Amino acid sequence: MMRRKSVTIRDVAQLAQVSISTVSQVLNGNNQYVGEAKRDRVLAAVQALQYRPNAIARSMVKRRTATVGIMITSVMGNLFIPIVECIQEVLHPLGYNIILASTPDVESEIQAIETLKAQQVDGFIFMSFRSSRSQYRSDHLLHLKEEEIPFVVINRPLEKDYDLNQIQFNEWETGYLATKHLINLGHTSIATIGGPLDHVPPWRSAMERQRGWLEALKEQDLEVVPEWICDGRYSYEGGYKAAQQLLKHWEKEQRRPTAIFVANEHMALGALRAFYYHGVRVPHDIALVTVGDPAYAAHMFPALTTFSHPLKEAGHIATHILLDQLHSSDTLSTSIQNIVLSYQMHIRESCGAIPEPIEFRSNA
Amino acid sequence: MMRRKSVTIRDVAQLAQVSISTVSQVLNGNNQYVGEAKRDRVLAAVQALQYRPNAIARSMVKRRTATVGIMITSVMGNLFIPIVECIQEVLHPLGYNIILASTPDVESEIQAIETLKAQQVDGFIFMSFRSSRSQYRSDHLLHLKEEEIPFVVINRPLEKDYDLNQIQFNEWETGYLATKHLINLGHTSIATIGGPLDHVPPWRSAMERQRGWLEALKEQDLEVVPEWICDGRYSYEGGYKAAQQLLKHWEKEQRRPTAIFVANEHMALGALRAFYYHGVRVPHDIALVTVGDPAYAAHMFPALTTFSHPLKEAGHIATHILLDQLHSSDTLSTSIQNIVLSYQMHIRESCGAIPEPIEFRSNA
DNA sequence: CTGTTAGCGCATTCAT
DNA sequence: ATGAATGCGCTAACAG
Repeated sequence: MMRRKSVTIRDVAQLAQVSISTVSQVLNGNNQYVGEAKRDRVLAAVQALQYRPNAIARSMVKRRTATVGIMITSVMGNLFIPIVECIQEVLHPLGYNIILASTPDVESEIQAIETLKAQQVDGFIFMSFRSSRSQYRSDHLLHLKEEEIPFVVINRPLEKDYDLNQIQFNEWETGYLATKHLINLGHTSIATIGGPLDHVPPWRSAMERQRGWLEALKEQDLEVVPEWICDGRYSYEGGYKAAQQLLKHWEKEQRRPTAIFVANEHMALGALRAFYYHGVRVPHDIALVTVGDPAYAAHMFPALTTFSHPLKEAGHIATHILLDQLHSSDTLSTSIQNIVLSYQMHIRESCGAIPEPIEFRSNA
Repeated sequence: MMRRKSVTIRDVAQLAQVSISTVSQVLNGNNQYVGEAKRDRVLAAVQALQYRPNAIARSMVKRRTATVGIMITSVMGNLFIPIVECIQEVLHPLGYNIILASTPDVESEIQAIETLKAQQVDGFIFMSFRSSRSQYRSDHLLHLKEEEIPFVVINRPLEKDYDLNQIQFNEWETGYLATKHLINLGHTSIATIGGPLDHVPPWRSAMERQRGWLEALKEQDLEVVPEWICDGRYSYEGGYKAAQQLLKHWEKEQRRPTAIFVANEHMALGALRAFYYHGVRVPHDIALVTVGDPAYAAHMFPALTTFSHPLKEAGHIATHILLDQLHSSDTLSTSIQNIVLSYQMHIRESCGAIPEPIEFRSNA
């Protein structure tokens, strides 16, 4: 693969009639010891030759690449996009680059880490989300820590409470606040469709969101009806089936829930479909709050009342934690951070707080 | 930033009691000239020291980095994710890495190109989608071509018909086939909500999709009612307003469309809301087909009949075109490819072809 | 078959 | 203030 012979620092030096070290000085801002005249000559030569220093060569001698590796899994769905954009937003002005690695399983993650270490990346941000049994191990992360390679982990279930820089979302709180919101709207019979509680390894968000729901109910001495706790497997189909079961149950009994907390947006879509085809209107017959706030949540009818992930915050904070480590002379001196971020509520139609359909201003 | 002193090829050589070049030979598969015994010693030493060759150093001498830069804009929405995953799928087994750059505007794109060129990336894939007036220039792409740096462009509107490797989607065809599908279902009065036709620079997909709609109608000598051509600005709000106008119009006149082609999914959501609140049922009162197939399209009610972007194909083809260039000794010898891919239809409820609500198998 | 050597492009002493 | 020399870790050409 012939590539244009790139212009090097030597070419610049020659054209400017100075030595290469002078050119280097000028380019790296160590202007202090370089005379006006020569500096101008250098700058002119750089301009004339369209010279761009070879980052590879620079990296080799400086022993840093100013790039960070970002590891993601497709399981993260579209959640990672805003995070990556935030990371880029912070890192780019500082001259850092981003290498993205999509790592569907732990093996490929380990692989990717090795590759990026060989590429001499300065640090990592992990947004790789593992759920399957065999892929739960995280010792390679511990290994990274031993090697004193800076990294931050976002929303990742870990085997134990490793002492790592990590950012989590407050799953308990979102369940609690969502339910609380329904209670404040006057509901006393509140069901839930949750994620898989029997998952191995334990699916933290599923458990915590449900626990939040439960505690909100108990706090108000509201009845907890076992049949109103459904497992929707975190999936669209699961949510549909769970809602069907709920409907079947309340056809037999007289009493029925007037509100429901659905632990993610996929299940919410499934539940909505089940309700719709059974003639159960949302929010009129049953109010609904869910977690996860894709763009379409606001565009459906009813528009979904949701809790959105604090993605931007996560991105910013992760990046800054990483930068702290990158800039400190030794990794160990910077203290380990374990940050928990709150979800943000978006009140829309499905919870019944906004009774009238939202019209656009131009039609109001 | 003190980093663990990495183990070098020299350490391996010393431990294995051979010269560094022997180690290099072994590691690069040029085993042919190395004796069994020494090779084993080398391998053992590599293992013992957990040696990983420094990719940076290797890149410097080989003058290739085995990484490609991928440029995206957030405007691409979530479309780019499957594409990137496909690219990774192809490239990773070949030892290539991916550097991702999110470039919101042309300036940052040019900037990113410079940076990645300095990083010595071997090639580029552009999925950066420009629409605003000032950001339409593409001479920096021509510049890349002059420099003989391999790159491929996916779904990008260009000023002129530059002779570049590019992959496009068949916008005309999707409009034509969508309308044809409605015609085949017996509809003769078909409206459309399109994207902005007055956009500067011209928004190709908006124009082409509408042209496809028009040609399908004309082909069957169906009436083209001016009031049934609405501009939905490609947005949710725009789709909502466009549908409202349509509704207003047919309240005055007797005749009304029985089907509608909506040029993207955002407008489709807006239109659905408008229809819903006016008591117009989809597909019973009006059949709807749209372009763009996010996961929720299949989960709504009615589930949307859509045309999905051939994202995986685009990713694979782009990557292979790039690889061809990367592997050929000179870029010029490989012929320029201009590929147009078809959208794929997904027949669901909104077009009325599936009259009954889709139930899940377990309930059938 | 194996070891020695010369760079890759740059930053950085260390002399001058 | 400036330039010559050294080396980052590795590959490849060449000499043995």
